[in-house]
Amino acid sequence: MKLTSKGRYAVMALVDLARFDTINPVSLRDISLRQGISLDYLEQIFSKLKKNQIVKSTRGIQGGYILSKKPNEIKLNNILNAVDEKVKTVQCKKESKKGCNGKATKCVTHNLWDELETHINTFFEKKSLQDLLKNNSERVN
Amino acid sequence: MKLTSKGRYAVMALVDLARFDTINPVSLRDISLRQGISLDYLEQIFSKLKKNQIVKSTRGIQGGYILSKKPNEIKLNNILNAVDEKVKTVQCKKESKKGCNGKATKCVTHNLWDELETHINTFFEKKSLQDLLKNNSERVN
DNA sequence: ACATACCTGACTAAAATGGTCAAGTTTAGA
DNA sequence: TCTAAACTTGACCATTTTAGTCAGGTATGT
Repeated sequence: MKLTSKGRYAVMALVDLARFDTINPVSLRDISLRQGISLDYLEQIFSKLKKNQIVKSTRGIQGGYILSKKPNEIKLNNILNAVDEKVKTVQCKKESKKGCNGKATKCVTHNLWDELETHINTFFEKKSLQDLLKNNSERVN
Repeated sequence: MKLTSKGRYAVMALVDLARFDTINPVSLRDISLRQGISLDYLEQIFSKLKKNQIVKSTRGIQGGYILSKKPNEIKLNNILNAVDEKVKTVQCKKESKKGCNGKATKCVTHNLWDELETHINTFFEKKSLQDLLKNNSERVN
């Protein structure tokens, strides 16, 4: 299972977007400066976010990105999946028809990781961008 | 955050141990054969489990490992911590006195990862070796 | 004494991570 | 129409982590 910087950056960038895209599209350059994330890396991330219809882009001067849905409709789950940060635990090698590791039965931890995945996914399905926005504005900067 | 094979192997090995250590210590060789895990790798894992007082060892012929507590007293949490599979998400770089990434405030995702950690830890704190044993014996092999 | 089993540390191939770099294409506005 | 801002794409790469292997030990029951 993995949850790394890419996922964190994606979330940070989208929260930034949600705060600033109300009038004009927001350029990655601005996000890069505000959030301290490499522009080149942001481009990779936004390419994936776009493919997954989380953001829309406008080219040219004054171009940039906007959210394609309302903040409360974008769940963290969607974001993390989009950037390939699927919550997936180590799979048992070659789960053949019946069991794991070539055994006849599933290994004892098999169901455990399944449960964990569900547990974590539930967490992320409940959280939306909107939730993070609230959280952020409550804090007095 | 990471949750990889090492943690899975540790859990598998300890479940195996719990099932077979009732009379004699169990040798890593046996576990290796039954669970299909490299002996050398198991030795590394058990070294850590021992340091964390999860298992006890006996040397020499007929030696091996036994659990140092009852299965229901060993939480998965303990196991995963022992083998350095702490549930930890990516830290914000150099969280200085006040905020993340040199900013004055915490980044918007900061609390989020904290919450997630708690969420996952809670899951593992509730599960004991005993729970997995039950699960396993229910299944007809 | 000797085989078994634990113990320790160094080493490594492969994969993942967190980017950088280069070379575009598109479009608004002067 | 020219040009610069901004998106787009894909190759590349250094570092770290992972999942082990290997080579030696040391302790102990029989």
